[in-house]
Amino acid sequence: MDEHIDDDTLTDATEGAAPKHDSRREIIEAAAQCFMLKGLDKATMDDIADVLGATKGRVYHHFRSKNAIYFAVYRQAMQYCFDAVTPLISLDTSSIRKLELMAHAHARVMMDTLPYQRSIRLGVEVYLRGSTTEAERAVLRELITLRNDYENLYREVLRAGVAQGELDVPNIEIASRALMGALNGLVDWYRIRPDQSEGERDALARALAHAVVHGTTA
Amino acid sequence: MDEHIDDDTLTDATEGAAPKHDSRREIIEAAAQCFMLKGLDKATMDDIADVLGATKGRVYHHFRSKNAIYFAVYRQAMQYCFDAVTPLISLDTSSIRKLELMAHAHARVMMDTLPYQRSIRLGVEVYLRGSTTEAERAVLRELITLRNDYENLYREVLRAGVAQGELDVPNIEIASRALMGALNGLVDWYRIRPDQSEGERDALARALAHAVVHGTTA
DNA sequence: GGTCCAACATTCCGAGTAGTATGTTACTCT
DNA sequence: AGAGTAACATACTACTCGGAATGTTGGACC
Repeated sequence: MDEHIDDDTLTDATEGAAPKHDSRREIIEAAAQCFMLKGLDKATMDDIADVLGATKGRVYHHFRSKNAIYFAVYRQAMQYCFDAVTPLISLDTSSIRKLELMAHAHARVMMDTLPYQRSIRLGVEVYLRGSTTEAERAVLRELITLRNDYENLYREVLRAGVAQGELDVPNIEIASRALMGALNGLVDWYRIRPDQSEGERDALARALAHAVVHGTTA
Repeated sequence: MDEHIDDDTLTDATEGAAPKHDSRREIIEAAAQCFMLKGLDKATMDDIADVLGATKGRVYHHFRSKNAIYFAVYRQAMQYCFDAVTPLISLDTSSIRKLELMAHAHARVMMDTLPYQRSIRLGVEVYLRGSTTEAERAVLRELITLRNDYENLYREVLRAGVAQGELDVPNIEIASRALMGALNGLVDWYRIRPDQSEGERDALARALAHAVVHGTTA
């Protein structure tokens, strides 16, 4: 009764040299699509398998539960965010500029990895209530921590900006919440249009970044 | 096969003189609680009935489906928003001040009617996919229109502010999206604490309003 | 005081679905 | 070439939950 948490989702096995099989990655991608289109509950395991042209057997071979897949999607979504923003924090520019770049990058990630970001939207704390195992809740706590670490990147920049007199933020906590809310809200109204060019998406990200950083006052 | 859409949710019957029975209202309130706590799908009709200390029989006597309840919750949530913000648009002050007041009022509504606002968060377009009837989709479209009308209140103020030179908003559409996102995001991180006073909540709303209107720049 | 009906409660059912148990195949390793 | 195993497919089960059908009751109204 040791429970033995070997969570594949966490370790991700030996991702050292060979790319091996990206079957897991494909499943995660398909799941993100389904979650976005039908919601976490309405999306069935068969739906995910159908997208892959496979059956549940394949899915359950790589993930032991639907929740595990959701966790993997969540983790991947956060990874995308970190990959895009982390490199910017060490940049040697003003805090304002850095904040703009981070907001812009985040907005781009929201658009570029829309299925993932939409899947993890809400759901986190609402999804899974009591009826889950302790092991699952532990993973959830870790994911929330992950998200918190990410948001802290913005808080740090805000703090630095205030210290340097570049930014005027009466309440860093509130400001960061507002910032993330405005940026993450993108997934609620942004729709992928095949006819939109790379430049248009970038312009959109730039406009949103400007809005969240500079507000509306003249 | 006339389908005959007499949707009680829309007409709300004869709400003229007598307050009549507020059984419907109680059900909506209970449903909002359940939706907030367990999510739209995981919350069962029995859950809603349990909150009321009743059975499904009562619920199905007033609403013909779970979707109908969700629609009612959605409508009520929007009504709360309109009631709080509409009176402000006719105020005779600067656009900046008006925008601050509207943002503040909206933030207050998010906190004061949290179960409703959390319930309608997301879900709108994700919830119900194809598997619904045409009548239901018609209601959904109307609700989305309702939300659009509400957001237009903010767009109008932004437009007026720009025209008067008070505000600097390069892209009204984007700015309004950012604004609503930041304000609505409140329901994702705000938690009701019994020990917090009225003044604290108001201060929080004020801080958030300031953040979304003025941004972070000095 | 009987009728009628709103406002519930009780009971039941069938569809849909997460998860399991068990085949099947193809590939590797020796 | 045979054994072992990863990577699936197939078939099945147990269970939940929305919704319908039906039963019950208390009060209004004549």
